[in-house]
Amino acid sequence: MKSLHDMPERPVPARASLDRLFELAEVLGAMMQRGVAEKGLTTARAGALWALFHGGPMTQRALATQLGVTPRNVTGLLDALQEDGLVVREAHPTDRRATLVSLTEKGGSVTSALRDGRDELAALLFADVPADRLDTFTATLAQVTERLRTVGTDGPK
Amino acid sequence: MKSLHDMPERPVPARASLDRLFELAEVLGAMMQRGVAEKGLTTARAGALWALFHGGPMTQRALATQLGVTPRNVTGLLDALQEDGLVVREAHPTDRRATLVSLTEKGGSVTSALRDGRDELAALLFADVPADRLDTFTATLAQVTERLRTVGTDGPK
DNA sequence: GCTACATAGTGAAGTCACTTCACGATATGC
DNA sequence: GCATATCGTGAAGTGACTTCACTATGTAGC
Repeated sequence: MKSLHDMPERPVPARASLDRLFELAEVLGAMMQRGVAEKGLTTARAGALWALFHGGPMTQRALATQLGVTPRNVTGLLDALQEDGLVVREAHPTDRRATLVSLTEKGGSVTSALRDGRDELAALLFADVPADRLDTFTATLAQVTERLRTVGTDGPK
Repeated sequence: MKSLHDMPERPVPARASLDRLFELAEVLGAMMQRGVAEKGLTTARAGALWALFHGGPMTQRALATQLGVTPRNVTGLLDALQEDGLVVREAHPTDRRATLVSLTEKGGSVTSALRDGRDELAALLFADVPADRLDTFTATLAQVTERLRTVGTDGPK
């Protein structure tokens, strides 16, 4: 006996597209991880930096909400980031329970570098995709993402 | 003082595309994890099942290579899968060091269900994308992935 | 002003995916 | 045969998560 799926898979037109999407997501993820590791970061920690970079100083709770993780987890992420001098915890001016987290100067420049890396990558990646085709591509991407989100709350798989 | 990046970001045309790509990758990843969790699996374990489904019975070493992880890690993944009765380890017929891993019947049907879920998702996701546009989309996806792979070995970020 | 309750952050403990290193059992080249 | 490479696994460790319990503080309501 051979493998368990001897019958050829019935062709589903969109399957190839989804598979390519997964493939790209995987390669992209690996690449991002590598890039971030070169700066001594992990993707989770970089995500926290990124959120602070774009959202400005905020409470740990806010950060947790924004990252979609538990407050407890944010504590750990920040411990590491603080250890590396990328982030500071200060007293919240009005709420003495809360902590205000900000990027240090070093944290800001590391995150800027991350952003520049992203832009470089983007430019490089789409360099030989003609502009009109890129527009269509991006639009489709957005459409599919939107679709996924609406379906996501009760869909299959 | 406000945040550390008061100057507006210089527009890089491809940036929006990359960002959307990341966004989709994230949502897609979350959705896949959810779907796989519904069947009592994790993405790593599902990946192992998937590899066995498509590659047929193989050695743990081979599986490790295919998954791109350490042999030691495969041991752990298989321990869990075996515990759930999805996989069996048998003696290798000619090499007594090696173990031959195969899907059980249960493992096969779970993986089939995974595949069906994928197809459903694909169909659903691209339902309202016209065929010609989908073709272009998929081609661009492939092109970018290829690009990423060649660049990946020495690129920035 | 006090009591009741919600909220902010963290310790403790646990899960899962990974890794490296060391080791025993086997295969293989010469 | 013997050196050497390979197969799988124990031990130990890291990182990202989670839940649960607890302290300190804010916010009503009366």
